[in-house]
Amino acid sequence: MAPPAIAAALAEAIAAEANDDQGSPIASAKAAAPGFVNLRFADAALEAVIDGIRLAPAAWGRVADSASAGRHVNVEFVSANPTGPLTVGNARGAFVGDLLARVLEAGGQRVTREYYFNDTGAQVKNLGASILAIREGRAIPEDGYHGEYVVDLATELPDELSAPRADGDDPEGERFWAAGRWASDRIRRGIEASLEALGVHFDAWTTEGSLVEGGWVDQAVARLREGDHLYEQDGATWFRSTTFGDDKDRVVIRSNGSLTYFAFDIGYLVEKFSRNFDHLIYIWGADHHGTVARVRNAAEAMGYDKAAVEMILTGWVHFVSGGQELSMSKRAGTFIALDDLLAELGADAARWYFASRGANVNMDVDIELAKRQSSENPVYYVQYAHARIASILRKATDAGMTAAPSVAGLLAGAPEGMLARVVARFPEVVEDAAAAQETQGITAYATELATAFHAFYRDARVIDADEPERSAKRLALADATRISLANALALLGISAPEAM
RNA sequence: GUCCCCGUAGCUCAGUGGACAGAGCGGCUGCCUUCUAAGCAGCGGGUCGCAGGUUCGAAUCCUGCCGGGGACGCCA
Repeated sequence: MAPPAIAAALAEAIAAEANDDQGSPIASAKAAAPGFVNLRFADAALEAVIDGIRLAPAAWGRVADSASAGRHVNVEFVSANPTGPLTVGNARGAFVGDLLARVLEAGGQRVTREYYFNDTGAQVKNLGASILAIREGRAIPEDGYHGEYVVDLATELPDELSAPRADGDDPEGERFWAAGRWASDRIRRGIEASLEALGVHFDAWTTEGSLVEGGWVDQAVARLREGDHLYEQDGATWFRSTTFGDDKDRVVIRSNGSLTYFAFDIGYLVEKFSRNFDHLIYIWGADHHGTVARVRNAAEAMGYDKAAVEMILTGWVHFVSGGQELSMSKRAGTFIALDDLLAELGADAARWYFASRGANVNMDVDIELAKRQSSENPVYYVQYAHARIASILRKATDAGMTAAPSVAGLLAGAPEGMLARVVARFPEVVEDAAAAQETQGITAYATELATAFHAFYRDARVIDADEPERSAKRLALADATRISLANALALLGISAPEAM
């Protein structure tokens, strides 16, 4: 049967059933070329949805019965090394991770937001060496840290950490390590403060040091050895990643006995699973794609469900200023601090910017243009619609009017019916977003809802003393719209102002 | 050389099997004596990188090519 014929048959059957059932939510079903069936909801069904929003505002837009509902997910993101403040380059990871966590929660999942601090890496020692060099008036090593913040750290370094050892000896750069640990601890507190300012809260902070001290790396290595997934070659210990489809095998323990970054990855894997997560998500930069396979392979080799280990790679953000490419090197000190940009842009505008774009696409951001255009950000369009409704509701209250408990009979009119149909779609939008683990649908919907309200505002007067009954119902519809806008913005971590 | 991501309006990006491909910004034209003009209405703007293929139907799936970015270490 050709699509138009199938559509016609379906439409006929649905229409017949709707006619038989008095309480059917479907008012009509019509076939349309080249094979669509257009359903029209009954006004009564739509009215019930709108009334329900105001009865349980907090629940509106939360989906509890999706396929993944109830899952406990660990989302690890940012995890920038504590060797300098967060840069604008870290902004994407921070927002993408936080937005993902929010959308998963809206879909009924439990989320732990986690940050991994590499506090024992060579870069910490390197940072310490740079600080001591400045303190002692020596030149900073070429591959050391050159940013202004390093000078500040050198100034603030406690005397006992800068003093040479009495015996003049410094086994394995112990002084560098001590200064580096002090500095990274201080930087870490700054990073935590920056993230709080973005509205990004973490539930767990894990350090590289704790993975060794807790025996997690040893445990991971033991598990791989038991499964015969390790072998010795050239004095190093290798993981047979190729068994699971990788390009090459990977070193776990170097010939000098030290652990590779990969060793910490697999130790962390065991540690995370020991906390009974159903699913692990890593937000990594696109440059880490090469490490995806080995970590997932190791999970499989250790007996975990490979599908439970998921990496989301964020695309590159290419920053330019006045046509000039900006490099973001912490070591060279040529970065733009995240705090500085946010102070000018505002967290709401920045959040919207990243929420409305896919995580994996590359983007060009002109810093000067972004600053100049921040007031043109679409986020204000949506916030304005919310503030406008809030203003109307205040004005109604002042005039002694209250919203009706039900919008019954109101939605047959064009301005009301068109707005209500957009409002009613919100849960479906959230469900799609949670399933796709993306937020672009939310921003697109919020914009559409704001547009629908502005059209309603133009065509229908809400506060009208001459028609108190219809006015009360329009207030109810406006309030339901306000709740939808507020919940959509909250889902994105964006404020919903009462006035603008 | 191998692998991954991207290529859609002047710009920044949505849309990943269905109806004439959308939004914001920018450009042009109108609209404030009535609930917020951070708004509304309208105009202009497209070989969906290119070429094949699959399908009743492709921006969307497959193959090849072109262009941009990234990864291929006993670095992190």
